Amino acid sequence: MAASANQKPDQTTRRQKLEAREAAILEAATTIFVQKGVDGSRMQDIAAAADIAEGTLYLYYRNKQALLNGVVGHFWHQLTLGAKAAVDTEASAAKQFRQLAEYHLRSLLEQYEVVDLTYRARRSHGEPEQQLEQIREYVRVFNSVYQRALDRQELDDRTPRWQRRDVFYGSLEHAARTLHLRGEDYDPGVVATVVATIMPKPMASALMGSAKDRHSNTKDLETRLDNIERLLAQLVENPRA
Amino acid sequence: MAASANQKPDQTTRRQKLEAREAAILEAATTIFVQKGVDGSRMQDIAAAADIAEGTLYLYYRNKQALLNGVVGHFWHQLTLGAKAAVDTEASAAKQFRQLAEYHLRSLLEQYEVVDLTYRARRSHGEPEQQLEQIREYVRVFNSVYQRALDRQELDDRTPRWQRRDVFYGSLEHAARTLHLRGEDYDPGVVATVVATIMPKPMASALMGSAKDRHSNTKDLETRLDNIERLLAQLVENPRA
DNA sequence: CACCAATAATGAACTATACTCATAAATTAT
DNA sequence: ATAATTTATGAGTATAGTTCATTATTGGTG
Repeated sequence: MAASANQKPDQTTRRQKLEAREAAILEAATTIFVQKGVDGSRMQDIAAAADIAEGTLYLYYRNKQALLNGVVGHFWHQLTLGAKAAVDTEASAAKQFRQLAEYHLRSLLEQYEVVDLTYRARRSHGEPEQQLEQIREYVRVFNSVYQRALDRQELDDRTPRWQRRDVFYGSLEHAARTLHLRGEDYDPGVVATVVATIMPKPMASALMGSAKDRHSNTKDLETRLDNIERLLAQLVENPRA
Repeated sequence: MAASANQKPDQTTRRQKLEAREAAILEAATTIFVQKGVDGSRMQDIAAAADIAEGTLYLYYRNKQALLNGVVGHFWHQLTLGAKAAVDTEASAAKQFRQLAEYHLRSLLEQYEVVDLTYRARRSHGEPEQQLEQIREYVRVFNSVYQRALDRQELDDRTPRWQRRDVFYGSLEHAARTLHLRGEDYDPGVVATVVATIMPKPMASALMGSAKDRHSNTKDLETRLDNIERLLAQLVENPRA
């Protein structure tokens, strides 16, 4: 056929064909891995599900472990896109954290089996335990929310960032496990707890205004009482902010 | 009965021999698994390390997965013993949590590779994801500290126990991973952060406490305002956890 | 259009290893 | 001492990951 003459109407250039195949492999592998677990999945079956020969798999992924890494990496990459979309960079820091936490917890619950594959992918073999690049990419979403919060002084920096990050992700991860084990759904209370934990001072610092200058005079105390009254009014009028 | 005329001097009754063998197997398997990873460990090698024939392994553990479960289960059982010893049931709730957190984090760091095997043991094959009994046993240590704290009213019950538990273990687990990845040692700051997170109580109790003695000087008023502000901030931020 | 070089796909063959099982050894009971 | 039962053995089997010689497809070129 006159290959160079024109692009075929059914867009099957070499490049596109390869990409389509890769996507098919990833999809098939994800399905099978989730269904039967890593050990229960045979390369044979994955190849069949992707409609290719067994040997072809190895042109795309060096071995089973690499395929698993591909599946997990792809998952976290997609998660990153979703997370970025879920966070409103204009909103308050607390709200951004809430959005991220909600998205994260929901995703963990909805795709629990895929997340579970992550543990299996983490340690390739004897290698010095390297994280998947896509997971680091995902964590960067948290980092930028955090940075914005710092820049806008909506968050104090008394606790190191990595500690707050570990609390954030660790708590949500465990919560997802608990909820999943109990067969329960998404729980907004968890998000509230975690966000409150991450940002213990946002209101306090905003409220106290100048916690630094600690000379107490009557004027200061009055100002602070005013603030409290405003907050109380806010709570009474709008219990569910 | 009749055979039990005397215990043989070199304590090798049938029972003891079997138990010694089982211990040897567990120890050998732990070493090899940690050294080479689950997939890199051959039953052959484990048997050799335990000084038995390959077939004998299968008299003690149905298959490789069961052996892994045995290794991991034994580890968590030992951890439970250590945790119970590390907690002083007479101390304050905060101190008990601190002791438990410190012990937990230290153990995770010191035996990181064994802990890592846990992820591999969790899901046996297609079974509905059952936790290891020994892990549930371990968690009971937390539960009893928690219960004592409630009984003595050193902890409010506004946040469900399981959420606090997930924050506790989840945060420590992630922190251990972070510290391990960075090649760093035990960090007391993490324990402080996590315990402070678990017990946000001090301000509330301080509030109640100060309500009793009502001599008004500026200092007291200031303290009380601090407490009120923080409580309000929590309320506004987290209306109904 | 025909030919060629390069790339991609195939599946039978190879290999490694978890697991089995017929046989043997050790232990206990009679 | 002998039988019965339990425990140990390791060569053999089956299964599944990986390789590779062979074949097919693709894209360019005279």
